[in-house]
Amino acid sequence: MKLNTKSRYAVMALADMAVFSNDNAVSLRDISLRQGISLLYLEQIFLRLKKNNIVKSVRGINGGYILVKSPKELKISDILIALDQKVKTIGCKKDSKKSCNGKSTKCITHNFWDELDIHINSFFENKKLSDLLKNREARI
Amino acid sequence: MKLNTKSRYAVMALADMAVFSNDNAVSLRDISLRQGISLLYLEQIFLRLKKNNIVKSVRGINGGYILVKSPKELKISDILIALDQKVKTIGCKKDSKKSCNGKSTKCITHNFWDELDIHINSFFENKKLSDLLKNREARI
DNA sequence: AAAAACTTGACTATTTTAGTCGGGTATATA
DNA sequence: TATATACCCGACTAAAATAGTCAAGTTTTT
Repeated sequence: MKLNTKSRYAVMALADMAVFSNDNAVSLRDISLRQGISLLYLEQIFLRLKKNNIVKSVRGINGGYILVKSPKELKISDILIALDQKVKTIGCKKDSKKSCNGKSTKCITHNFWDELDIHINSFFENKKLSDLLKNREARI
Repeated sequence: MKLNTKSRYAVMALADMAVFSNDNAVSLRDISLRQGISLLYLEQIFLRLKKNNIVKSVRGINGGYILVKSPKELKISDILIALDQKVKTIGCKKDSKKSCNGKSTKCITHNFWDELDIHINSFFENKKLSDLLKNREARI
């Protein structure tokens, strides 16, 4: 049970932006160098972040990306949704007819997975990007 | 971000046992039929559950498996650990020298993933198998 | 003896992941 | 206005993980 690297790198890259942008656009090249993430991979990630309105881009020399919301307002769940489609952890298929493991009725563990889902999602809902920056031992 | 089917089926199968064993061994064949899980796959799953002392087996006719602990005492985390090695969600590699994404220092998001890990694990730690059975709309 | 049920390791098709590649387009600045 | 920098974007791919199956047992009850 783990998050994929796209989501992980996205959070890392946006945290980097929050720290290093001084109201300037931050280039992927700089993020790549600081965080040790492939530039080509970052491009793919930021494409989706842009489409989902998490960042906006500035083209040309001295271009880069800018956070649309302030770190205080940007929920981690927004980031994950942008990359992952959804944060849904598991749970039974929502087919038209069959719901759980091919049965027409809810399976024995159905409610449990729903609870898990809520538990995890509320964590991401309640965390803001700015929360990641607090109390960090300054480095990078 | 999702749980694998082995873990999911394990929880489902053990919940089934908790419901249907009346102090008797429950055969994988019966679980397979009731829960719609492949018998061959269940065998593989129960092998691990047995090795990890979650269930014990009774051979021969009318044989099957028996829960080692009562559902009230069996933590969901025990089940997941038996199948998954660990419930660790993400987090940075714990190499000897490099810790986070190839850097020698903790990465900017390191503490966040640790928190997430604790959040999720505490959910599984605090849930018992018996909790899944409460309030369920009786069916299966 | 025979049937039910557990035991175990090996194997495999499919899907997902974690990227790379190639060929763009826009824009600031020298 | 040339050019370097940086975003844009779809297509591709190697490797790993997943979700199983298969074969060939052994044990125990009736």
